[in-house]
Amino acid sequence: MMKYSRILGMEDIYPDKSAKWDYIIETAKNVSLRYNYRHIITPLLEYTELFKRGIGDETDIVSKEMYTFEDRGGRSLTLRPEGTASVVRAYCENGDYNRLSSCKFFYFGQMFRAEKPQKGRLRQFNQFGIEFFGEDDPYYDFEAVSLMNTITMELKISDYELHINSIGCSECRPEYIKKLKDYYSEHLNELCEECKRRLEKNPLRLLDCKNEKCSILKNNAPKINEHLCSGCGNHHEVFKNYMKSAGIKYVENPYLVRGLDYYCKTTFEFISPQLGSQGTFAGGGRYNTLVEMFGGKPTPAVGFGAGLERLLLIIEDRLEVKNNIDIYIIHSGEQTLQKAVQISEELRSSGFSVDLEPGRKGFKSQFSKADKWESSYALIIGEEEISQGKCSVKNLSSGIQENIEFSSILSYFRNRNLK
RNA sequence: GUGAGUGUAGUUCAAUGGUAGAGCCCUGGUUUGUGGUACCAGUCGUUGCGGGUUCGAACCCCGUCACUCACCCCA
Repeated sequence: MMKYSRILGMEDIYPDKSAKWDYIIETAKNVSLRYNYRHIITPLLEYTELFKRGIGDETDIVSKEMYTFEDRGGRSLTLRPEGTASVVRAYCENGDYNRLSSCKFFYFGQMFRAEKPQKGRLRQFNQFGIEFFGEDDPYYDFEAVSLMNTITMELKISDYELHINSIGCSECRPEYIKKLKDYYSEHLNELCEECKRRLEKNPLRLLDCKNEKCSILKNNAPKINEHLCSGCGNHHEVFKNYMKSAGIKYVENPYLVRGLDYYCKTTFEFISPQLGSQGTFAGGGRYNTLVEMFGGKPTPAVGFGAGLERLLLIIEDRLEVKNNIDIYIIHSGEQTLQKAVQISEELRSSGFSVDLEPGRKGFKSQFSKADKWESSYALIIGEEEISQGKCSVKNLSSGIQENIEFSSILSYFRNRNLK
C-alpha cells in the first residue's frame, strides 16, 4: 500500500489528460492575444486584507473558504481564491495608468478554496481570466464575452448557454433591493428557512433558490432589469446590440446574480449541461469601483474567470488532441544503439519528437512500443542496415518501408511535413 | 458545515453467508529482424482499516478512514 496520498480536493493531471489541458491553455492564450490582451502573472499569495476588501467580508469565499495563515513575521497571508483582486492590486501598484500595455490582461493560475469537493469543484483549481481597465463603455463588456465565446467555440463546445443580466449600480440597485425585500417580506411564511436568512444577509440570492415554493415566488418578484436607472438601462441595451450584431446568442436571465461583491451593471455566465450541478464554466462582469476601493485612480473595469478543470470535463470525452511522436528508433543493440542515439539527438535538435529504448529488446517489442506511442515513423537501424551504410524507414500508418542513406535522414523527414 | 452513496488485482467491474473471478493493461509465445488484428499462455489480492455476530463474512452489525455525488456557494 502506498504511504502518501493526494490532499483532499487537489488532483494530479496525468499525461493522457494534460494534452487536452495544454490545448485549452493554448487556445485561451491564442484567442486572448488576438483580442490584444497581454499576459500578466501575479503571486499566489497576497495579504489577507486584499481579498477581504475586494471580494467582500460577508461572502462565503472570504468568510469560510480561504486558505489563510500567518507568515513568520505574523502577517496574515492567503492563497488566492480568485484572480481579479490580485490583478487589480497589481494594476494599482504599478501606478502608470496611462501605459498602453496596462489595460488589457489575461492570466492563468491556481486558485484555492477550502470547500467540500465535488464534480467540477476542487480545492486547488485553475482559472483562466481576463481583465480590462479604463473604460465604462459597454463595448468592453461585449469584448470580454466575445473573447470567451470564441474560446468556447474553438474548443468545439456547442451545447452551452450564455446567460446575461445587469445588476445595476450604486444608484439603482439599493432601490431595487428595497423593492425585493418588501416583496419577499410580504410572503415571509412561504419562504424556506435558508431564504429567510438570505432576506437579511444577501437579498439578491433569494432569486436563485431552487426550493419549489421559493421558485414560484420568484416568478412574481420584481425583476432587476425593469428597475435599472437610465444609465444602467442604456448600458445594457448597447451591450446587447453589440452581441446581436456579432451574432452571439444569449439568454437574458434576470435572476443571474453573482456572488462577489464587486460586480455592477453587466454580469454573465457560460453554462454547460455536462457539468452536473456546477454548470458554470466561466463567469464575470463589470466592476467599476474596485480599483478606487484599492486606492487607485477611479477606473472602470470588466473581466471574467473561466474554470480550466470544468472546461476539461466538458471536452475530455469529445475532443481528440494529437499526442503522438514523430519517430521511434529501433535498433539491435551495441554499435547500432550508438548510431541510434546519435541520430536521435540530431533529429531532436531539428525539432522532431523522437524516442527509443536502450535495452536489447526484440524488434517485435520495439515496434509494439512505437505503436503504443502512436509514432508516425519507425526508423530501423540494425546490423544489416549498418553494413550497407543505410537505415530503413517505415511509415507506420501505411506500412510502407524504404531504405535511405544515413546522410539523408534529416531531409527525408523534413520533406514529410510532420506535425 | 449538512445529507446520501461507494470502498474487491495496476485499472474497470463480478461474486447476496460456503474454494475471491472476468475484461482491459502488462509479460511471453504462435512470427528467433517488423507494430496495429487474431489465437494461446503467464503474472497480479492481507476484499480500505479495526472490532463484533456466525461452524463459516467481500457479503450482516458497530466504529473508523478514504473517495464520490449532492446541499450551501462558486470557476
